[in-house]
Amino acid sequence: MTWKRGSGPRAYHHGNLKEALVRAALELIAQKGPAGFTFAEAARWAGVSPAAPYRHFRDRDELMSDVARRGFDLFEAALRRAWDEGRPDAATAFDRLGKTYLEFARKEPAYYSAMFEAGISLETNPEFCDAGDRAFNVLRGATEALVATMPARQRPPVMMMALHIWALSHGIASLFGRGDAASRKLPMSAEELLEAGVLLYLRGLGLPPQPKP
Amino acid sequence: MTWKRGSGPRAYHHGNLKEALVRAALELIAQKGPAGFTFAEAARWAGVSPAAPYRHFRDRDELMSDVARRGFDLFEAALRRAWDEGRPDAATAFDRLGKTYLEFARKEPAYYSAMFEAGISLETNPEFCDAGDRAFNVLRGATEALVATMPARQRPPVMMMALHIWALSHGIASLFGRGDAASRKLPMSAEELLEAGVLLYLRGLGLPPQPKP
DNA sequence: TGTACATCAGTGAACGCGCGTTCACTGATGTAC
DNA sequence: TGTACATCAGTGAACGCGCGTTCACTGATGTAC
Repeated sequence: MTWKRGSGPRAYHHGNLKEALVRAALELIAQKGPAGFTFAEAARWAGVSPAAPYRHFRDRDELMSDVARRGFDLFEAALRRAWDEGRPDAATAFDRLGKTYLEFARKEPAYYSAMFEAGISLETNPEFCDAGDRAFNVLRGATEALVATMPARQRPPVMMMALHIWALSHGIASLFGRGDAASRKLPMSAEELLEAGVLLYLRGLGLPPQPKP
Repeated sequence: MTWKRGSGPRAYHHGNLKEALVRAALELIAQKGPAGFTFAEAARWAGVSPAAPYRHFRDRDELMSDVARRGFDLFEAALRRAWDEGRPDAATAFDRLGKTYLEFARKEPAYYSAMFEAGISLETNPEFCDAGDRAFNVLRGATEALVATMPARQRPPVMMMALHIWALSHGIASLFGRGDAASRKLPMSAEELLEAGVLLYLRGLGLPPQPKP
């Protein structure tokens, strides 16, 4: 929390209330799930009166979808960093991408559940929808690069592949990837499970065409 | 709704309030998600006073986890019926299993979200946990039968395989399998996507060892 | 540099609402004899 | 078959609570001159 200036009780103007409300929402979502957060409680967390949030968000839903959109922005950035334009090679970078997917779900469960489990409508929230598409496109682009390493004759449809990888990653993340009491126990780590699954899937597609040195 | 006897205003005793509350909960979950249902509203739906549900459930959470447990029981039965002890052959039955998974998620979204998205703790609800395990065990048994068709040398770990299939199915179901505004659009049906994914995955494992006639 | 004023962000009190929960109660049902 | 009684399931009124939302307001900030 940043006070406008120095110490003591905070100034009349908060200075950064919008960001503080987002952080409060994340904290509350992390504690009680996407349903267990209220506008009033977020205001209390930020140390302002219950009427203050209305200066920044129309209602609870707008705050919620703003959190989810920010989550997708961060997710996209993390995935893009992990992919690193396919360096040093597509297979290595692709594996890193999967690990980063699960890492995000584990380290940012509040963002993750806002993004996927809060039931935010894609139709009425185009910004949220677009942010999600941008994140997916990182995975799609990576898949495209991976497919490009295959002989032209055997290339599978990129979109389908990306959807399979996404669904497997999301399935593992939501069933096993969180540390809470609602996740089932596993005989291996979620990362190992995902890595093995992707490897087998790619092998089914005929990848890698040339084994790495 | 079954009245105790004949028509007219219902008798003082409801006769089947517990079941009526479960149905009301399902209806409300279907309409507004697992968070958007209250004890009071379920009572109103069932046509009884707000105090009546307390005769059957300790609190809202107990009703919720009862719904989720019943969901897993139905899910298990549906999967078992689909598997049909591997008839006529393991591959065919396995494919049917996947379709049934998605069909359940689509036709019973309220049960499905109570089972997987309501955040019910596995530790404090052993009956719910066991019901989930029983459903998973149908998939696990089917995987085992499928693996048994492979030469003994190349058999992959059954548990891992079953977890991969489950995660892929759940991922597809939760990302694309519901008709609501929160699901993303697909260039193909969820069923086709799952079927193709499982086929490629199995091919990566070396299945089918003998192509079907 | 100072002053007047517009704009902005947060206040605090108030409201109606529905929820969860409790309580003593009452009407219906089942059963022992 | 009838009667007395125990048990059970639902009533309805009440409570305190926190939420969402509104309102006229006020204190702080920025800017024109």
